[in-house]
Amino acid sequence: MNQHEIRFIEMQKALKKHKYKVTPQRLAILKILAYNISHPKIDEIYEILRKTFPTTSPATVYKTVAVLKELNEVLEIQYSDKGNRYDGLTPIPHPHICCTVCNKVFDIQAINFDDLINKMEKETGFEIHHVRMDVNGICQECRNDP
Amino acid sequence: MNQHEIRFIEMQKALKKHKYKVTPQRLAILKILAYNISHPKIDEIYEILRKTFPTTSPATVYKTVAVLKELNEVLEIQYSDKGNRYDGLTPIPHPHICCTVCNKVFDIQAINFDDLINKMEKETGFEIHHVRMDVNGICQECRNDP
DNA sequence: ATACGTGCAAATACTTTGCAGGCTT
DNA sequence: AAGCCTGCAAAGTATTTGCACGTAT
Repeated sequence: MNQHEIRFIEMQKALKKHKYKVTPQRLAILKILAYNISHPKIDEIYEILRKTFPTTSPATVYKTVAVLKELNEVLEIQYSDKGNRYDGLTPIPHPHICCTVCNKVFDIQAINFDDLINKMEKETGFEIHHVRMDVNGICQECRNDP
Repeated sequence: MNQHEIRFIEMQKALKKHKYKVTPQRLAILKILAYNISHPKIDEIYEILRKTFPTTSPATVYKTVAVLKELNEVLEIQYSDKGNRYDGLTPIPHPHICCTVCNKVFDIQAINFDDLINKMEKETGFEIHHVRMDVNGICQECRNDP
C-alpha cells in the first residue's frame, strides 16, 4: 500500500470517526487530495471533480475542505493572491522545497525542526503550535540543464 | 539615528529615485510602516491614516503599498483569511511568529536565516530564491492572561 | 504646466452562508 | 426516518480599477 492509498483510507476513517457522512462527492475530493502531489487549489479540485459530477459547485469543495481542515486531514497553504493550496498527503507542517522550473517537490532533511522550535520558544516566550516553511528556487537538475 | 528613522528616510529615497511623488498621504503611510513593529494590515494602516487625513480611502493605502512592494521597500506577508500584513521595517524575507489569540505578529531574531538558507542550498543543491517561514502559537502575554 | 496622486464608487475575485430537496446512516 | 449533504444563488470580504479633480514636481 503506497502513501496515496494510505492517506485516502485515513481521511475516510477520520470522516467516519467524527460522524461526517461519506458521500460520493466527498470520496472524489478525498481521492484528489490523496493522490495529487501538486498542492491543488480549490478551483483545480473543482475542475477535476466536475468531470465526475458535472452539476457540482465550488461550495461543495469549500465545505468538504473545511471539514478536512478541521480534522487536520489537510494542510492549508495560504496565498492571498494566487489562491490557497491544499496538501492532503502530509497534513502535518513540514518544510518542503519546490523547484519553480520543474515543479518537483523535495523534503528538507537537513534542518532539525524540533531544535529550531525549541530555540524559537525560548526567544519569543511563545507556545508554538504550528510552523510553516515554504522554500522556492531552482533544483540542481534544472540548473545544469537549461 | 534608529532603525525606524533610517527606514523612513530610505523609503522616501526609493520613491524619489523611481520618480514617484512624495505626497503628504504617502509620507504618513511610510511613517506608519517604518515605525510600526506589529506588521499592520491595510485597514489598520487606513485607520491610523484617517486620523490625519479624514477623507482618505483604503484605495490610497492599497496603491501606496503596491508601489512600495514593487520597490521591495515593504514585505507582504500573505494571510488569505486574516488579511495580508506588511513589514516596512525589514523588507527582506525573514521568519514571523503570529499569536493565534491576539493576532499580533512578531519577528524572530533567534535563528540565523542566512545560515539556514546556506545549509539548505548545500544539502539540496537548490538555488534558493524565496523562503517563507510562518510560526503560529500563543504569545507570553496571552498565556499569562487567559 | 503637466503628469501623477487622491478618493469616491463600482467592479472583481474569492469564500461563506441560506435554503430546499435528496441521500447516507 | 432523521438529519446531514448537495448545489444553486445570494451575501460577504478583500482588493483592484475607472475617473474627475487636485496637487507635487
